[in-house]
Amino acid sequence: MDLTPAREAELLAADAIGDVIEHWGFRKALGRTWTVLYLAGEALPAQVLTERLSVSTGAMSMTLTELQRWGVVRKVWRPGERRDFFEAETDFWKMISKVVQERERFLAGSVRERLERARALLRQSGSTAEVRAKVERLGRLLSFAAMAESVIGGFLSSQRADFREFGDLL
Amino acid sequence: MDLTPAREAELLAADAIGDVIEHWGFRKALGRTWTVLYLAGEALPAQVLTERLSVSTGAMSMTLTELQRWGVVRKVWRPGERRDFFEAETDFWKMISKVVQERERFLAGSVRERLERARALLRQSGSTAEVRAKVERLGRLLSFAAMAESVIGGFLSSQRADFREFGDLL
DNA sequence: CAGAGCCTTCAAAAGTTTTTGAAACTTCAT
DNA sequence: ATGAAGTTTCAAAAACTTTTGAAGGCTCTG
Repeated sequence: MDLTPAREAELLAADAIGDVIEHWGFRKALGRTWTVLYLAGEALPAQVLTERLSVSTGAMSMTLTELQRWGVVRKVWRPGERRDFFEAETDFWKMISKVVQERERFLAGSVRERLERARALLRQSGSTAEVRAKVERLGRLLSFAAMAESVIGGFLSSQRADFREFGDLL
Repeated sequence: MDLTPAREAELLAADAIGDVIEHWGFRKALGRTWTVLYLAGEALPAQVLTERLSVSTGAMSMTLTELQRWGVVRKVWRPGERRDFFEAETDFWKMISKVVQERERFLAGSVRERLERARALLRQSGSTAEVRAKVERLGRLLSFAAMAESVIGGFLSSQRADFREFGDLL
């Protein structure tokens, strides 16, 4: 398979964004696929994507489903076309906030819940100075988790994250 | 292996923080180990950690080396003790900024470099309307990467991240 | 309503990351 | 110097994740 410089450039960019996306805990394939769609500037059928990125139809189907689940790619209907076309969301802020909302929030909540459970358990286990000190440290971790949740909430509504409000914790 | 409630609580908390840390792209083991040290409130020898977390000495050695590389755990010398003791960094802000500094900055830079390379390649590939539109979209991606680098820099110096300055991009 | 085209699913294969455990190494005490 | 205790290294194993490709399903067209 031999590439034109334009396709090579596309793959280079797609792979760079793939790394960013992987770094945020998603599969590389998601970032690569979104990037090809974004650079195309128009909706493309799945087949073109499988060719340009050299992946199987199965993998592309899963990747597109997941991208839609995250709201960063849309399926568009083209009159007279049998197959589905896909286009990239181009609003960066929309993408960031969607992901942060669904994912970071869930994580923060689940972590808080578990830390709280741990603290309750620990409290029941006794009340020596040693245990009390541990409960206190767990409390700091919990405050930190609560802060994270609150910063995320504020970030989503104001596009601004301010850690200084919690200076005593940090 | 049967656990006291206090140990159980410790593992529950350690595992929750392990998930957070994994979410940030490190191994779970790093978060779990840091947490046990943090909750202990004092320096512990590697052996105790291998017992409490049930991992091999080899894995613990690597984990502790990495935690030290990230500056979130310190080796402390105890007079009269042959073995090394390890203690957790407890300053959350120090930890966050160290990680952001070393890691996010590197990623942002490397991504920018690759996107720039892609843009140069694309430019050389012709100058049709289609190519020019693609170069323009790649430019937006690049501006976004530049913004990310700048927000990270600002965040590190002021503990505050403001996305609104770049409202036109977002 | 049969066939073509497209999409999805999923079990197995490939690839990647993490952990183990044993050997080599270092350090200290005698 | 020797041996005991502790630590590091690293190849192999285990665990986990991602991709493939073939089978089955759906939907449009003639």
